[in-house]
Amino acid sequence: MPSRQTVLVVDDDELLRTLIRETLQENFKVLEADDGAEIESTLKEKRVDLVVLDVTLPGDDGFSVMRRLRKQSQVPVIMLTAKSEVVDRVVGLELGADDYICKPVEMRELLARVRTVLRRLDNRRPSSAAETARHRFNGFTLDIGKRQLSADSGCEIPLTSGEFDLLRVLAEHPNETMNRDDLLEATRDRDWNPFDRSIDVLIGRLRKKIEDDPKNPEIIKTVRGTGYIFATDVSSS
Amino acid sequence: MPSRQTVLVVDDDELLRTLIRETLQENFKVLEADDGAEIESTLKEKRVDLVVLDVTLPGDDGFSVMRRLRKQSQVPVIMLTAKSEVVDRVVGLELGADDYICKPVEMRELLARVRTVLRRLDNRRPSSAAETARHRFNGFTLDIGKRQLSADSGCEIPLTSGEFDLLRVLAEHPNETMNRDDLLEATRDRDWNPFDRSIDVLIGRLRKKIEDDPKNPEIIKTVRGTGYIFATDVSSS
DNA sequence: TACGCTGTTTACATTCAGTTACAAAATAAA
DNA sequence: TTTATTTTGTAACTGAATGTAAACAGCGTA
Repeated sequence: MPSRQTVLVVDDDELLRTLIRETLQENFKVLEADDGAEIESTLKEKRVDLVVLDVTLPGDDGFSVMRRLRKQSQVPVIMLTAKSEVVDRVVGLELGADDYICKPVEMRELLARVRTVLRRLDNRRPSSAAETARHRFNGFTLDIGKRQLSADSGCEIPLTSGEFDLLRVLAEHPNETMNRDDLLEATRDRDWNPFDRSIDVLIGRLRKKIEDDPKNPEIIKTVRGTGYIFATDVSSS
Repeated sequence: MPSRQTVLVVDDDELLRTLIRETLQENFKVLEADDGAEIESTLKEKRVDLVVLDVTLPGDDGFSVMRRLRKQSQVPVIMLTAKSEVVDRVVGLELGADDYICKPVEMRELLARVRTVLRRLDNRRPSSAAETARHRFNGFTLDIGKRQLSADSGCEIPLTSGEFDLLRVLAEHPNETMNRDDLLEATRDRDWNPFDRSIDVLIGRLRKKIEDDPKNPEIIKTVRGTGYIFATDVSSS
């Protein structure tokens, strides 16, 4: 069986959140957030297949949360709305919501809709040669699909194509010494010879971008006589 | 002359409906319905080439009618909407409407649009392929059937034929590195050789149209030595 | 301390992608 | 048809990413 799909529930009402979690967790992995701010960080850290978003959030309302969300991700969203007003529905759909449910929420209905939306999306993706993994380490997230590295602060660290490929191999083999041969093989698909220094130079360039003090690297350490090691824990999703 | 095409007018406002009928019946066969419920039965009984749908229906609104309609049929729809809001337009188009007109309706305009939509569809029919997919990403919607790209703001971004084909291939393979060979194969149906720069130029042209900062692309990224990658999430329908 | 070994850094060369301008081809208009 | 307009391909140039070579630094050992 493939690992379960993950649903992120965003609601400030803890009672409702709990209710939803209990409904969904039989079939899905459930994550929770109690405001909009938490969403973005969660999306960066974990693989999320669906978001259930209450638009009646305190502070900035659900619609603006929705809008920000859509800028960074196309993750499907089901909105919970208090009013059954057409307006809300229209705005919601305009912003890219996939479905909406009016309060009071019938748990059975919620479950049904979650399933429907996810099923609809499954059908659309038969061609999954796509990479979706994400690796987190030392305050960074490396997104394989988007080929981008971002700091937890949210800002993106531009990587060249070669830097990305190298960092990817390292992050996929944490705490494991990699020799130059392996690294070159994995990134450039060619063999290494003792005069080839390109890996070393690339390592240097990477360190400049991700190490606090590139001269005393904490993340990419040298294994003298052998190669390099990604000396940090990585959580992949 | 072939038998005339049939237009179904759905509106609860009898006066407006009559006006529309009189405008259209010179050129088309006109059927009428005064609420959403009647639509489905009519569609089952008669051949309908086009539906003119007023979204300001009583009871359940035009959008939900639209949605139900799309579940059972791909018949083209022109929506009549009270507000000229972008919101409505976007939702309408998202739900699969082919065009929309704001009230008050100019009969001459209505006739023109009916003709346009029907002509557009006629042209498409002989080419058989009923492509109706739509891909959403980063605030854009790429409509495969209409071969057009629009921003969420509602405005359309004109694409040349080659640009569209390329963007389509990319959007159909998000988060997957595509080499020039594949891209050229898919867009121009010919093989690539190392001196062929046409894909690169085309990529540049596309970036200018869809990237915020074409020099630091976020959507179409370069994979040096290999090709390009559509580095963003796509939701397809 | 001097020497050898290995990794780091810098500078520079090379390769590859981005850009532009223009030619060729295709399409639309007259 | 001819003519205009748009789209596409090509070649030349620019700049960025990468490879290469050489100087340099750290470390262990004789």
